[in-house]
Amino acid sequence: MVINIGKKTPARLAIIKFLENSKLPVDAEEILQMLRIKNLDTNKVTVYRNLDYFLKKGIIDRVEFGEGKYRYEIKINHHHHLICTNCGKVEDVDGEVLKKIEEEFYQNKKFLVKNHSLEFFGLCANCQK
Amino acid sequence: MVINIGKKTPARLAIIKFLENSKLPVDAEEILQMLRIKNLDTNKVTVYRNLDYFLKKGIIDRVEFGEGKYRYEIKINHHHHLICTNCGKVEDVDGEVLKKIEEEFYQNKKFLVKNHSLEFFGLCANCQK
DNA sequence: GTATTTGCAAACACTTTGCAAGCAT
DNA sequence: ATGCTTGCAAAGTGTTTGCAAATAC
Repeated sequence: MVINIGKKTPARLAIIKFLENSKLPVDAEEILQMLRIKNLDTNKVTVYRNLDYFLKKGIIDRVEFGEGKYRYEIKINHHHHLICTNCGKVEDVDGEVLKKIEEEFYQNKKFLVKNHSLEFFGLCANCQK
Repeated sequence: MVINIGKKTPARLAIIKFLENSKLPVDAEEILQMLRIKNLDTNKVTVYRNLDYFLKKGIIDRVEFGEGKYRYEIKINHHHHLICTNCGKVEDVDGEVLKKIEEEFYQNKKFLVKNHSLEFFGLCANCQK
C-alpha cells in the first residue's frame, strides 16, 4: 500500500510503519516506547500530533476499548474487534455486519449513519477452558 | 422500577433520580452541575464514587461516544444510540441487533461475547436538510 | 455503634497548546 | 527559503486515591 504521509520525518515514518505492522490498535504510549527503542529520540507531543495528522488525512482510525484512552490503527478494510477480557487477545472481524441495519435506520428513522463504533468483549476460545 | 441503591444518601438519591430522568447518557460533570443546582453541596469525587458503585451493582451502564470521557445511563433494556454529529441529538435504538452475529462468532470462532459497545454517528433527519 | 459514605487535597493518566528552534522539501 | 514539524514546558481534562470526619441505618 502506498500512502502519502506528507513530510517524511523519521518519527512519522516510524509511526506509520509501526501502525502498519501492528495487528492490534495501539495506544500513544506504545508508539512512544517503540520510538524510544528505535532510538528516535522523541516525545509524546510528536506522537499525538502525528496521530492527529494521520487521523485528519484519513490514514488511520481511532477506537475505544473502554480503557479511558484511545487506540489507533491503520485504516484498512473496515472492521471491528473481538477483545478477550481475560488475556487481552484481540481478533478482527469483518465490518459489514451493520450495513443492513444502517439502511433500515435511514428507511425508518431518516437517520443517516456516517460512522459507527462497535467492539465486542468476551472470552476467547482458550480462556473459556 | 424499584432499585436497591444501598444507603440512601442525598447525593446518591439525586444521582439515581437524575439518571432515571435523563433521556441520554450523561457525564460526571453534568451530574455535578445538577447536584450543585439542587444545593446538594457535594464534589466530583462523590459523583465518581457513586457511579463506580452503581456500575458494580449493575444498576447503570457506561458508554463512550468518542469524546475522551465516559457517559452513564440507567441500565434499562439494552440499547444503542444514534448520535447526530451536527446537533448532538441522541436517539435510542433497540439493542438486540447483534444477537445473531454474536451467536455466529461462537459457532465460527469459539469467541464467547459477554458484552459489546455499539454507537452510530451521523446526521439526524433535521440536520440533513 | 459501626460500617459506609463523604469531602478535601493531592495525585494520576491521557491529551492538548504556545512558542521558539530545527528540518524536509 | 519557507512552511511544516519538533521539543520543551506547561496547562487542560477526566478520573482516582488516602485519610479523617460525617452520616445512614
